[in-house]
Amino acid sequence: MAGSVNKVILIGNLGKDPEIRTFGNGGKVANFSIATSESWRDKQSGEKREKTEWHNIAVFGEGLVGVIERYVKKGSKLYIEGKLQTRKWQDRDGNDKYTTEVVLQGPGTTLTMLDSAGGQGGGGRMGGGGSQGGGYNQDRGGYGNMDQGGGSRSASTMEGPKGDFDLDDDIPF
Amino acid sequence: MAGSVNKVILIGNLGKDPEIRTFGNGGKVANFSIATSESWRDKQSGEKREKTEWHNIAVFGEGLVGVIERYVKKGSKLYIEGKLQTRKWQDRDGNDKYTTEVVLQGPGTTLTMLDSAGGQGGGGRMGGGGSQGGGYNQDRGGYGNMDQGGGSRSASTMEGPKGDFDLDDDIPF
Amino acid sequence: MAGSVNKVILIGNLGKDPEIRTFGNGGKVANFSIATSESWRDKQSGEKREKTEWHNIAVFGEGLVGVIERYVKKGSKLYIEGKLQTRKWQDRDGNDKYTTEVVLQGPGTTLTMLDSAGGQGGGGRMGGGGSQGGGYNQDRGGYGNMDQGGGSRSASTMEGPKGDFDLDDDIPF
Amino acid sequence: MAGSVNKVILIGNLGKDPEIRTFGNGGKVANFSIATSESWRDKQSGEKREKTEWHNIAVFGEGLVGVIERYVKKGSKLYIEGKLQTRKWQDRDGNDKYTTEVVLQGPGTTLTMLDSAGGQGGGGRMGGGGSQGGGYNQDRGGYGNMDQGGGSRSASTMEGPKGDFDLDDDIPF
DNA sequence: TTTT
DNA sequence: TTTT
Repeated sequence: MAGSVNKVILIGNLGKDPEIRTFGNGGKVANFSIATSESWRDKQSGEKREKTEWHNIAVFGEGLVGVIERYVKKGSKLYIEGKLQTRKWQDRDGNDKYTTEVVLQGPGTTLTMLDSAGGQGGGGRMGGGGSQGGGYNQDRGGYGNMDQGGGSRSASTMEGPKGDFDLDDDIPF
Repeated sequence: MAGSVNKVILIGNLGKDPEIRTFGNGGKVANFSIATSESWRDKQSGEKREKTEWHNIAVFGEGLVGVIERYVKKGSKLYIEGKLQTRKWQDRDGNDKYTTEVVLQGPGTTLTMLDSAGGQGGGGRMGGGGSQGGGYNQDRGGYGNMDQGGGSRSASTMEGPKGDFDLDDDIPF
Repeated sequence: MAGSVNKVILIGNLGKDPEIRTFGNGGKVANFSIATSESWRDKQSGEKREKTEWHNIAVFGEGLVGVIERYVKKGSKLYIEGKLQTRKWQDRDGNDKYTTEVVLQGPGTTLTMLDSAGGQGGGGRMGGGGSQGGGYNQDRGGYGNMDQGGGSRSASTMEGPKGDFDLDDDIPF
Repeated sequence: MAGSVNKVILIGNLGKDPEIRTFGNGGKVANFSIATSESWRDKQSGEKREKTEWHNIAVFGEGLVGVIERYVKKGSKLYIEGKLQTRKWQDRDGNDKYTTEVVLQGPGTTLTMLDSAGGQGGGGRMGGGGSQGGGYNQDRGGYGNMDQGGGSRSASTMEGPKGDFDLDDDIPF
């Protein structure tokens, strides 16, 4: 459908170190979750309340994943611009499960580090497009041992050495 | 946590008419899903591919829900600005299930109708704050027959007659 | 026009301390500018280039301005969600001048502090609505000595003691 | 500065047909303005008020400009994701002037057509990066007859025939 | 200058 | 599981 927009903007901190996985074709994913929270004053009781929300993030592509591998860790504060995606998988008993993630892959998706402290700086933006994950319907809610989307050049095509933003190269520190 | 942001921006069309439910306290929810899609050209095959994503939307509060009741239907194109929320519920077998939704409730959440044709117009923005849903852990993934969050005035407090944007009133048609 | 959106999202640092002004009616504005920058690699030369952009921010309303007065200063890093507005004014020679600003006033506008260091914390969101600035066409590009928009209660109505987010009160520190 | 974000999201209609210009190097710009408006109820008088804001848009790059040339015209409704930029120029009397525009150039900038009627569809996203405008300080507030930023390949590199989103090609109508 |  |  032309004329649609799917955008998620989050600022929050990682609860744990990211997990990095490599596909058969050399592509990479980084998975982690970040917390956002909001607070408000309850109308009835007048008490302050707070609620924390955890978001699952999946980042594809060597470049951005490389940045994450090196600079993002438990506690890091990130600005994330991705898209909402739900994927279906089966648990070991064959039950259908659905996981909704914020995916950084392809145009219009970004990640910026917001820590002012030591390991800060960095950031990167996905290259011009690249193969989409298509369908990764695997067990246990993970991305299994599948090839990611297309063939062996997909990830590197996305933000390889000819990319406009040579992520591995452009990180200013 | 101060310093976090949780924002989802979607433009898409409804797959079906919205479902409206009323809570014991008089509050209302509208539930519906909207589709976004993206297309790209596959690197290997050179073929065009397209993928549609469905997003579950939950809108709380009389005012906005009133707008939806009257003007939003299957096929309507909407601009939505909400927040990501995952809630846990149990199916009839007692299994834990998780549903991630785009929630419109409280400040910074909006809905705008983008159809230029007939039933168009409208739009509205959530009032200044209001009670948060807190926890609505019910069966079957629905919002059941619970009170929503706080007490009996929560929904109407959110955007009631004293609200700055009297939604029921300000819709310019 | 129903069906329009005007939203600016910025993350950047203040170049100088904010300037706070009070209107005749007791309303307040905070003015400051924040820098964003982007870097890229030049296609021809292969050199890295960087460009910094300065954005003029105007925040209206006692609550948010109070937060700024107390916690925001030169160097602070902010997340800002506002709207684009251009106002016309005359310089001392009577020439028409135009200034485009990112305005935080009314629904859907927010400010969050992103500094992890000392003077951090805070944040706030504009209340449910409130009078709009309407027209403040004054000399020297400033907001002069005019009343802001409506009458004497406009600013306080916007996020006064009855507001859902009593900003002066809810800042968690 | 790493860690900054500069993003503008607009939905509105064009007041006039776009103006397309070609640079010496073959690059192209499309300039047009779109209106957004907001309405609110005045606190004092209780009257409805409305205010329209006009935004200057500048789109660089053959691909997107080609889409605009063919499908965007007076009255079209667009979703735009760009960045805020202010440029300085001199009028014929040598006076400094500043123009703030929403620029679509490089990663993270997009345009989607939202008209449901006849000439609808389309959309496109800027490629991976590309030369930045750098400085185009010319008279009359226009982009004059300068080369745009880099050399003759900048625009086509940005979203040329090898681009992931072959804009000229992918428009589904 | 648009649109509703 | 983070952060304040």
